[in-house]
Amino acid sequence: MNLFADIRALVIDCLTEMTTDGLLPDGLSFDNVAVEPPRDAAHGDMATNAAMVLAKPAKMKPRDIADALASRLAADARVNSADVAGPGFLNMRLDAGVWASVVHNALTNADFGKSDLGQGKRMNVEYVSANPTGPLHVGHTRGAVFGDALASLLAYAGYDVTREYYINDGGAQVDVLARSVYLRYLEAHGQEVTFEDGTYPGDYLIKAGEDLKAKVGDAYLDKGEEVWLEEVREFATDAMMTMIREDLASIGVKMDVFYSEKSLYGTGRIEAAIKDLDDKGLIYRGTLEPPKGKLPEDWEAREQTLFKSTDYGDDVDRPIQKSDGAWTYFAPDIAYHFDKVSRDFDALIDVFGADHGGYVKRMKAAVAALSGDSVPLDIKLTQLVKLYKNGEPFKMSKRAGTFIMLRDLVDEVGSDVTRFHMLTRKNDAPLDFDFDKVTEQSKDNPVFYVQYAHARVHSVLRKASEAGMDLSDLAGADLSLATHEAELALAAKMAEWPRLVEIAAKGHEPHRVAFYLYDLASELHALWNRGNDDVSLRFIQEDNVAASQAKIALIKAVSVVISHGLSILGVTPAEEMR
RNA sequence: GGACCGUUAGCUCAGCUGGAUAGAGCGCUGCCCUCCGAAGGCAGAGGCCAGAGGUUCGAAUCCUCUACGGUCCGCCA
Repeated sequence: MNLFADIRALVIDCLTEMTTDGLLPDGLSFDNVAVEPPRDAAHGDMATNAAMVLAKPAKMKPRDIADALASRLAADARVNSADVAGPGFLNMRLDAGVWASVVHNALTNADFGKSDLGQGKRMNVEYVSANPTGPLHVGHTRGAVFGDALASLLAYAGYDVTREYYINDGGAQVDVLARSVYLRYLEAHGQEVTFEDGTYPGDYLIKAGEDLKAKVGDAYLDKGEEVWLEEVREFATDAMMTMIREDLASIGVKMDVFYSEKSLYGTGRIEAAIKDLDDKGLIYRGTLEPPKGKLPEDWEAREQTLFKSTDYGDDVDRPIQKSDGAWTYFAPDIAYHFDKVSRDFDALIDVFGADHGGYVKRMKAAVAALSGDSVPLDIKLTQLVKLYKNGEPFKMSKRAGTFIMLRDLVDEVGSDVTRFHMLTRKNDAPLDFDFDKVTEQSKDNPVFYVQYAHARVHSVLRKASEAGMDLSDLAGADLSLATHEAELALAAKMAEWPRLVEIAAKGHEPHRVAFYLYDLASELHALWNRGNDDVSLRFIQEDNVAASQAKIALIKAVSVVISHGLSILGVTPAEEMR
């Protein structure tokens, strides 16, 4: 149930009626007619722009349309009044019974807020996809949290979502990993080793070296790469992926599919994808122009196999083979996306870090070409996370190994705080993460503020039960006993939930959920605080069970919405604060 | 040289895809504690939405240019 959709349907019905009655010309499109909450609540409960949108195509004055529409809207039982305002806005006030039905719905219908927007379409969300060369760090964490919340949001909005992780286990970086683990393996055998440039010096590989020793003993000692490289590579990537899975699990991320890049090699799948493009006339041998501006010192023109991505909006064509004939990283990426397309997904989403911004156009070009423009690909970039401690920037150095890992975040502030905070910013804006502020228990901290709202409701429920109040049938409460404007304002904010889900899902913007929850929590706290001054607004009315039930039904419904929202974000709805 | 992202209150940021007088928190100013929790509450001040053009009934939102900041730019993934 989406109240805004219901009222919009009413508006459309009235407009259709007006057309039949000859008040509007035939053939008008009502697509742009919107029903929204007014910017200023004083204007009413709902507003429609119908008159203004239709004025031009109908060649009529907005006010004339608005007046005729207003009287028809007001005839509906749900609409108490409809007034024309400003340039032609139509403001409606809704009957208290409408809000009561929203509350009732939230309490009885477990799917309140869920949407059929997605219509069961199959959506693939690829996120994290960090190289299997070490544990996840802060940047990955943001991508993981964002992708996961987006996937949950889309599922809530009616899509059939697959969460997917692409393991980059086919490139040179896993050779580097293997050599680094080999060094740790030698170390485990008591040898002195040095980590040159081009190896990974991180401590996290020590255990992998020891485990390798436990597995193969001294079999690889004093042997050349040709003996051990392939097996160590396999061993090491497995170890890293196990670590990464644990990292992901610690912030509640669980993938449906782990897709191996390596599985594309030697199976003809890359070749098949390239052939598909070739058949479309998009592959050719050629030489790229040198990049403008500062030239790399060793730049020289070379003939390569190129993908004509400029046909699909890219700036230059992209190489898919190196000059020695080996595939570039782009080739398996094409094959991977070809695979996604051929798995019959209706739409794809990739979540990348900001440093991959340069690959957006070519990836979109590839998918457009491979799918014949039938499968949309949206690429969401997550910007950098800036860490602070005590208000001071937290310096990270890759060389010194002082990288902040996902595990550090979870150990320090917990999964809930990490997740919520990372979703309080748009994905494409940089994010500040202050270790001290995010754990602060005050209203300045949105994480706490929202959880506190949920906990407060449960605190009331506990108190009411302790007082011997019967709460077994809140859905049956007489909500006409809770119609103070402050109570209706809370119900109205809650009624926005289903609409917000659709807006957020359409835009692939889970942060909207976080901001909405903050607003909703804010309304709840405001109502609570008014109870301090106005005893009649307190939720528990000692001498009036029916009124108490109505008020508690209202806030219980709010807590249900909060818990739905939090679960989309992957945050636990706390029932009490410590 | 180019691509992408950003620029909104002193600070940190929202702004529902083109709608009404641009919002929230912090900070600032002034009031308010014998309270279902003051780990606060209420109110107020504070804006040329980076700048300039354009599109139209109407622009923070769309287009063009400029400025500043970030990310990136063949044979690394």
